[in-house]
This record gives sequence, C-alpha cells and structure tokens, in this order.
Amino acid sequence: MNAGRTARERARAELTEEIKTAARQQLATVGAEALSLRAVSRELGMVSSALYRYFASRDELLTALIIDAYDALGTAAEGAATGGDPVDEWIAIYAAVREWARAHPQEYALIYGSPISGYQAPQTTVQPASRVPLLLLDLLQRAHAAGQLTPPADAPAPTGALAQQTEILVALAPGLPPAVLVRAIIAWTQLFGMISFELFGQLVGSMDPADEFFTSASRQMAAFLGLS
Amino acid sequence: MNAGRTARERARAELTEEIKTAARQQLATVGAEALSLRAVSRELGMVSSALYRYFASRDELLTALIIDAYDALGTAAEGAATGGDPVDEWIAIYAAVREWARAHPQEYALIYGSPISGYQAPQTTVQPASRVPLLLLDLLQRAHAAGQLTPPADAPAPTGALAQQTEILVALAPGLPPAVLVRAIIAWTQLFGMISFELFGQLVGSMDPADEFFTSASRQMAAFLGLS
DNA sequence: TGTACATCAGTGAACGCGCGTTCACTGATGTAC
DNA sequence: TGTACATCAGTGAACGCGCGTTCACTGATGTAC
Repeated sequence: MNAGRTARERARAELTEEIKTAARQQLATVGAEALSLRAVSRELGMVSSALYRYFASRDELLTALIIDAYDALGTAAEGAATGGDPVDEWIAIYAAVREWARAHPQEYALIYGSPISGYQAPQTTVQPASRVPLLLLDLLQRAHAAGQLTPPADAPAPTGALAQQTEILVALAPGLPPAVLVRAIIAWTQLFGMISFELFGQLVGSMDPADEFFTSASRQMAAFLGLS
Repeated sequence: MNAGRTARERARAELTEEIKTAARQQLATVGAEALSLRAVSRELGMVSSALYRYFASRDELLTALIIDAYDALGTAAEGAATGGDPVDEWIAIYAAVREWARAHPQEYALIYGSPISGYQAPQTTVQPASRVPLLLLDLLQRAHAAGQLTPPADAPAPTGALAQQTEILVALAPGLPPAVLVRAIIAWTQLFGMISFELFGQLVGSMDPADEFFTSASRQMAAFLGLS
C-alpha cells in the first residue's frame, strides 16, 4: 500500500487530509466566506504559516474542498445508481443527492450556493462538478436503449440556438432525443432548486419537512422525462 | 408630500436610504458576508459609529437589505402580471424574475443564495418573501376560474402528509386542485433553481447563455401546470 | 555501512490590514412656555 | 416672538478582536557517494 513512499511523503499526505478535515469542520460552523487559515491551523495546533507548506493560499484550500465536495456528492449519487428499474433508479439518485446535501449543508452551499466573493473556481473543478449530471444522462441513455424511455408527446423539440446547445449534450449521450435532453436540464435545475430551497429555508411554511414533496417531485420529473 | 415632517425627520429618512444604497453598492462588489459597516460609512464620509443612529447593528442593516430585495423582486414580478393570457403571463413573470436577478445578482444571492453565517432572518422578511409565490398562485387561481387551467391527467393527487401540507396552500388559493398546487411548488423550485444555476455558473458548458432554454422551460412548466 | 550535503516541515515574529460595537462628547434642531 | 430645555445626529477615541501572507530560521528526514 505505502510501498515506495517515504515517511515524509506519508506524513505529508496524512497532514493534507487532516488540514482538509479541519477546514471542513470550520466550514460547517462558519461558512465558506469566513473560513480562515488561521482558525484551521489553530485547530491543528500548528502555526498558521505552516499551512503554506500544504496549500499555496486560502483559495487553493477552497478549491480542494470544492473538488472533494463534488466528488463526495458524485460518489453518493453513483452509489444509488443500481442499474435496475429506471424510474426507481432516478428516484434513488434524487434521494441520494438530497441525503448528502442534508448531511453536509455547508459543503452543499460551497458548491451550489452563492459564489464566494473574490474566488474564481479553476478548471479543475469542472470534471468533478459534472459527475451528477453525467450520471443522470447515462441513466436516461440506458433507459432509452432499453426501451424504457418514451419521449412524451408534448415535449417540444428544441429549435434555433437551443437546438445547437442541445447538440453538445447529444454528443455526451448519443441517441437521446433533443426534446428529452432539454427536459433533463429542466429536471436537473428542479432537483437542485428544490434542495437549495429546503436547505436555505424557502420551503418553511409550505413543504417543510420536504420528504414527501421531494419524493413526489422526483417521480413526477421521471414521468416528465418519459421514463417508465 | 412632506407635510408635518420636520427637517430632522426628512434628513433621517433620506440618510437611511443613502446608507442602504451605499450598502447595496458594497454588496454588489463584495457580497453579503463581507459587507462591512465601516466600509459603508467610509463611502458616505461618516464615522462608522454614526451608522448606529440608523441601524442598531450590522444584522439589522442586512435585514433591511433583504426586505428591500424581496420587495424589489416582488414589484418587478407583479409588474409583469398583465392579466392577459395566462400562459403569456406565466412566461412574462418568469422573465421578469430572471431579469431582476440578472440585473441584481448579489441581491439575488442575498435572498436565494447560501444563508449568511451567524445571521437569522427575522419574521419581518416572510411577507416580502412570499410575494412571488403568491403572485404565481394568484395567476393559477384566476386561470382556473376562467377555465384556462386544466389539471393534466397524469398529475397525481397528493396523499398522506403531502396532502396535508397542500391544504395550507388550498387556503391561500381556494379552488385550485391539490395536484396542481404540488406542481406549482415544483415549478417554483425549478424557476429559482434555473436562475441560481445561471447566475452561479452551473450552466456554463451546457445551456449558457440561457435565454432560449429559459423561455422553453417557462413554457413547458406552464404546460406542466395545465395552463392554456 | 557511514558520512556529507540537500531537501523539506514547522516555527515565530512581523507587516499591514481589516472589523463591529461602545461611550462620553459637542453642537445643531425641535418643543414648550 | 423669545428663551430655556430636551432631543437627537454625528464625532473621535478606544476596546478587543480577527485576518492572509512573507521571511529568516532551526532541526529533522532523505539521498548520493
């Protein structure tokens, strides 16, 4: 396992993880904006300047946390993709995404909440960020191939600029009808809008607690896409 | 207009507005978390302690900004409610909400983005926050009364806890079928999910620019609700 | 296997900033007689 | 209309904090011969 790694390398890898863990705890109590290198170093019993041996700047630490969050969410969602009945699988993925978000609200806010002022996410976050949408596209594609996705009759085929944008998605999920791909993006925005509303308190007074609403919405979105 | 108001009262009202305007500018460049009373006071050429004659604390200033933001959005949305064809009106409201959000991204983030750490929104924000959802419900109710809302056959009637929660909404919009009310909340979360994704950069690489996608989504959501 | 040198982790002090909030105060505005 | 007193806006100093980042340094770990 650790073959070929010197003690120094192992220590470095471990401490990098410890720093991220402490930072995640910080995040959970104080939010991304207020995340402070000095507080993290205090938590670890180090001097603040020592962190600079591991992360070149606060922004770099944030980037690492963002990538980890996308990856954790991606892993959770992929774990729910059972490959069974497409509708059940669709609902299970929704539930897994929601569960992860509820368990890690500040990490969710880090990736799907307001942008952090002064911070620009680098290209390296793009691939981890795409895991959930790609997973959903993959499910749709498999269902379509298995004859378990019938594009609803009232789903309008995109035209003009929208049709062009949809082409990009067709490349990612060949075979899927453009009308379904547009609906997939609608469903995707609905999923995260619903989770954000739940976590950020907008559903208080109507659909909070959101369990049953969430399940109903996932099922209706599956139907909206033509899954059966 | 200013009858009965002393010079002091007028000056007070004006300065309160000036403080909020300066704070909104701050907000636009630096975000809600980093909004600082001292920076606002500097902008106005006052000493920082002077602001405490107008707002008891930073949180109170934030609350004022939040209420103003909800009200500005509410006014923008209500201005788009023409009372004409329900589908057109639905799409126009969506467009007005989006336009306001794009024109005031940081104010949008203030009310629909990540919660501000250490800040708890007071009850006074609830009523302004409800203007857009109430406007949408009102539209649906009017359309229903005019026979221009036909609940889609595949819209499932809510059961169990969801049915109970829907009862609260029936009280706000009597006559609307429960199945439509659940779909209304789905559409509402979709709308704000879509706007957040656009503003926060999640659509980059697929549906950005989002104009055509947005229009298609509003239209499809109108159909989803049974508007015609 | 042992020694000399290079690499690297962590220290502690410092730079140059920022913040919210309190408090005693001055001087202008408003009010009651 | 004029004066005495009360109210209030704004000042400036202070309290007690916080932050990210740099830099010269010590001492431990790793590497080449």
